[in-house]
Amino acid sequence: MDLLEILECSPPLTHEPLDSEQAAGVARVFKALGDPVRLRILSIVASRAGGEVCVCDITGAFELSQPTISHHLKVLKEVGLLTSERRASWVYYRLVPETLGELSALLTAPVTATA
Amino acid sequence: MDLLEILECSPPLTHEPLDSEQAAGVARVFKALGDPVRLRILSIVASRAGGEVCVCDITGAFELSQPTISHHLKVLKEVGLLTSERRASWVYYRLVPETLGELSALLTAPVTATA
DNA sequence: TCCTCGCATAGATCAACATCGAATTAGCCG
DNA sequence: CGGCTAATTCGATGTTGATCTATGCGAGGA
Repeated sequence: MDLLEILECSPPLTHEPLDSEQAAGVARVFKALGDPVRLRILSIVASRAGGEVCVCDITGAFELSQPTISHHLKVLKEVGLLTSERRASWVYYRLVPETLGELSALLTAPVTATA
Repeated sequence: MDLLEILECSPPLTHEPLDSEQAAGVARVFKALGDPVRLRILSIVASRAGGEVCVCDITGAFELSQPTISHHLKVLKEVGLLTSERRASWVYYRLVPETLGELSALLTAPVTATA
């Protein structure tokens, strides 16, 4: 199942109610974002100038075991927020900006108050 | 703790990495969105023309027990996505657009692809 | 006053999840 | 080939969470 397609087909929350299928798909992505470690991992990758981050760089930023980081990366990858590519011995992770953009559009509020 | 303040202080994910405290706060909100039922509830409230929805209207839209719906409403309220007000025998829920807007800004992608 | 209705809370249960250590795969180099 | 490093997968464990039934509470009506 392609979650990005579901995101693209889901209207902003303020526009009309989501149907069950849309809600299930969107919820999977938000659930992936609903963990502090994954949020930090995502922000590390997303804010990286070159766009790529090696797993070893991420592991060094947390006091968690390497398998745990690997697990979180897998979750982020499964919902289409990250992609990975192996080059030599290292695996590099990269942001999928389309997915992030779709999520942002989904949450667009009628009144953009920054109060 | 005011989650809205944390959201306001958190830069877009693509701008710089979140610190632990920011990530913890933001994750709480996304975790609330990481459930299909809560997403549908939120979209029902958010897309309502008048802006207000009675609990009984929401309960009728799901095949879940009334306490379960009440639980989900509480979660959405605790993270600042909804507010409630009692009038007579009924409780009305209303969207907090600021929170939604902050979340949307947080996810703003560098390339806004609608592909 | 008592009953009824709308909603929230309490307690229990079963599934999902975050985390770890151990084992496994993948690729480099001597 | 043999050993080394990077990363994922596996199995186990403690915790969190979604859901239910039963109960409590507030407000209006008979």
